[in-house]
Amino acid sequence: MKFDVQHLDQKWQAYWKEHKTYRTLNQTDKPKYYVLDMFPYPSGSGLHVGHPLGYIGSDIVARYWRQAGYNVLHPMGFDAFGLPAEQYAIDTGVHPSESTAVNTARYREQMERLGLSFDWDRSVNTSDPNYFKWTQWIIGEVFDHWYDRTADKARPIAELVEHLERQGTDGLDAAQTEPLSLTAAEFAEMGEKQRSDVLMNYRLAFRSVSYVNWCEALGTVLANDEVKDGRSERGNHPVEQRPMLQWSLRITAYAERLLAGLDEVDYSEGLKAQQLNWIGKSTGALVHFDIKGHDGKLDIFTTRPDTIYGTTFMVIAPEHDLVHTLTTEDQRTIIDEYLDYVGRRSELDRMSENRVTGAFTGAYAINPFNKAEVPIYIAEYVLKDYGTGAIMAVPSDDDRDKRFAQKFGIDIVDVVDKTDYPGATLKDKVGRIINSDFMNGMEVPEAIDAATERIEAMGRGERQINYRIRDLVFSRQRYWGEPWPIEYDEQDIPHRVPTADLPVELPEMDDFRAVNGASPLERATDWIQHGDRRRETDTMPATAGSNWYYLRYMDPNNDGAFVGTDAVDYWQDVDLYVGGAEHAVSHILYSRLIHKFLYDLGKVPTREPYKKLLNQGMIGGPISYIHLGILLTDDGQRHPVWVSSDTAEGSPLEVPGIGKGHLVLDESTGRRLTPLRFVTETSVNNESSFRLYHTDVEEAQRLDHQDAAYFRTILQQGAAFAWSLDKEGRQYLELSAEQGKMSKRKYNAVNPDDICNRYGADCFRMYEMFLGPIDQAKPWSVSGIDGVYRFLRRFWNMFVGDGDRLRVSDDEPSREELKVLHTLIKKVTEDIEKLSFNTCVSAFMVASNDLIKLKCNKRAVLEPMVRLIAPFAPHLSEELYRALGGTESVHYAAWPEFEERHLVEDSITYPIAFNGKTRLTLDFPVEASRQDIEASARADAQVQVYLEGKAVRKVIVVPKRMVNFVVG
RNA sequence: GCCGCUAUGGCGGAAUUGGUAGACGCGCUGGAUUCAAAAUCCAGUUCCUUCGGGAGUGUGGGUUCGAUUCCCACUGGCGGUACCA
Repeated sequence: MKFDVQHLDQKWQAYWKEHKTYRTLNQTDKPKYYVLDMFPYPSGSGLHVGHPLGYIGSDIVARYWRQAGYNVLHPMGFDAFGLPAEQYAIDTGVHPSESTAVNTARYREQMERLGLSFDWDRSVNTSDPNYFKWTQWIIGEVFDHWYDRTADKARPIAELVEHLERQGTDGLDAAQTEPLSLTAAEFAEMGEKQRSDVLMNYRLAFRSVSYVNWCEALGTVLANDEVKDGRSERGNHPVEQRPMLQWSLRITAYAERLLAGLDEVDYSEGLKAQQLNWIGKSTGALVHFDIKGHDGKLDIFTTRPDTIYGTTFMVIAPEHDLVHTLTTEDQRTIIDEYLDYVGRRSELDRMSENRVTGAFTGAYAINPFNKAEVPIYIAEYVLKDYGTGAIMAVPSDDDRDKRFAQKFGIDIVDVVDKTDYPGATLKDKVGRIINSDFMNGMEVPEAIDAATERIEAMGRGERQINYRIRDLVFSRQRYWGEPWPIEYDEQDIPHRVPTADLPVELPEMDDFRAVNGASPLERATDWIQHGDRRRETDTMPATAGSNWYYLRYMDPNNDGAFVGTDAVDYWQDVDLYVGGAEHAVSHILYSRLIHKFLYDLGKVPTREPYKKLLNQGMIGGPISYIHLGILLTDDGQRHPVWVSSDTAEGSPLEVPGIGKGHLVLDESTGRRLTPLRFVTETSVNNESSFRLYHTDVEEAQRLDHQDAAYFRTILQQGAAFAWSLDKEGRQYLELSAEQGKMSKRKYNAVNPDDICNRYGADCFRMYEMFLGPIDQAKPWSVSGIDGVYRFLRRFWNMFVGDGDRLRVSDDEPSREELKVLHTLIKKVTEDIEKLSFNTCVSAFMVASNDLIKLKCNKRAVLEPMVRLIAPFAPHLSEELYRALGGTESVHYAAWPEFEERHLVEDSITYPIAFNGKTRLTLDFPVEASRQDIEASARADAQVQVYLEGKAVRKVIVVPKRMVNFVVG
């Protein structure tokens, strides 16, 4: 048997595939363990070395629990609907389903190359009709339910209809779009269409006009998390707010439960904080202000009712319904101008400038407490969608209100005395109330309660809780997504497509462009007309399929339900969920929402989908640049020349083929991206250095792939190279480099296949784990991978001697050898459970180093080591395990058991410190008492040297730990 | 601005409830082997040093016999979020 990693990888990967080694069954008496990876979107650029970090970690965990005797579910699939495939289709004419199939196959190949123990028989693909049939079914269920706040759960729409027929909205506490008040009689008189509109106000999947993030360039609506800094995350196009008729999911109904659920799960504090933030709960009061000369009231939400006496003006959002009613004749021009200005402002303008703007409506509100008349303004800093879209402005106690008041010359009345709280900002809810009648002298929290009670007693409002989270816009005017399972009748009443008619498949099309915000599906007229009904043409966002996929893996081929009851009762929930931190908020939150909805329906047994969450760190790579300068030759000619990054302006240069001159850097010079594959990373004077070698330039001229083609066009921009020579006499240019996220566009993605082909999958797996804690971001660097490779070979050589023959003996292991083994078992077992994989790799190295020193070749020690390393190095361990006589796969071989007795020592080495500084160590028997240790230590000759001429004030002895002499 | 994470040799990183800081690996230095190189093996490698020792875990303070670990204040880096009333 030879240490030939390529051969071992191929041999065992083929074996596992053929024998379906990783197939998981639902019928078993073993306990379950469910390890899930966030499934990838199969992009055209394939996997880079950043992706597998999480996959390897979860694979180790899966293999560990499998060996520990659990029935492990460890599946992988594809989040295959999405914009890039559609954009690619628009650009190239290749149908999204074709490019998706190609990319999916490539991803799977790459994952198989890593030796990941996925059960591919359970793989899912969100764009597969057999899958999205159930995505549509779930959304149909959401459409068919409303949220009963009294029962605190979703209930069928039919039960709402019964309630409305029986008693109207009386006694109804439901999550809703607009507050509605109806009697049973009124409801009874309604026609079908009117009733449908009423129900739409309550449905958990509902259609309404909402302000959405409209992206003109992509021709679609984007979710909040798809927008970054006022531009689309994908493609970086401008985004504006636009009112549109859209389908939404009523996530706000679940806000409180999504918050409460965070206490049940094992997520990092940081992640919980992000979710908390996103939901953004704030407690305050809804207050009605009368409007001078109007019948209507102005409702505002405030978290600081205690400051109501400091209200010197009101602000309503420019989009507020009352703007036109309130505006007086003489202010109309000013208001119209302002509205016009706001309409022209994009989200990006608003955020980047952050200036104080607004306009006076001419109307006045009346403060319910002191009857003061306060002017009503409109201003863009008040948002239509938060609270009531109107505020009472208290410039003395709010930064934005203060800036506004200063700009518009409005009075400021102090109502909170903060002198007792030095350093407190206006945001802190502390201080003593002044100038506020009955609240004077109260501390802020007390005053908030008092004011709220008074407001309620006066019938002027009520206690209210507000959430920052918005309902989830769930419509996309795009092709490559699940069609909404909705059809409209001739009265334009939406109906759910019956389960028997699912899935609603996409029509065949060859032009996927959206025009003027209309879905490309609008052009599929044959498809739209379905009998006497008209199909909905909006599709769902990418998050639709990924919200519930963890359930489908439990029972992927069930065609009678999204998941079978038996399957979900057995698998319950995900024990460990591993994925990138970029999905920490939206994806997790949305799938928690769907899970809670399904829980209300009694379809899943647990309240939360993911018990424990691990966010792997991002792996960055060097982005390197080659520098272009101008060679000004002695004859006055200018030649663009490639130079080292450290070549200074004015340096004399002699370039072969051009001649002598000196370097000029001007605006036409600069740096050009250099594909990482042509860059050599070396270490010079302990500093990392990136070089472009002459041989690599030659290679770039020869090679026939995208990076090389790009690089050739770049290199044509320079006439010649001002090479430097290294120690070996090879020509090179020094490059500059910075760290950045791996991406195809930056030409710095490293393909895991390349590493596996060179070092083997086991080495790649262990090296990625060895880089550091899995949850921390780190730069990719191959320096160090040789160390892991050397370790694996040394490990192998413990088993296999000269002549490639097994050299394991059946002799009794020594005490020392057993101690090494059991130290390792303890460490690896504990660290896998802590998800500390880097320290496991170190522990294997330490144990091997120790055993090699002991010249150990005992089966009783080495065989358990093979079982221990199996999760990390599945190929090599499988080979060794079979060679040692194992008949079934090592990946089902029992996890070695730790025995404390092998770690028991006769004596313990104590550090001896003087005033906390360790000076020497001494050995004492394990059972030595505090007194014995102190006496023997004092008697020690070396100790006496340190104690000479000093008074011992105190001796600290911690048995089994250390001794400290306090001297003075 | 707010929230979260983070800071340890030339580098990646390790260190149990506060108890020998720098495990393990890379790199580097020296040696063995070799015609030579690669590979492999052995030894050394935090810094300073007058070779006695001294300093040292982003900075400044504190608690403690003892602090990388706990507390307070600050600084840098990364991520999230953004006029949220």
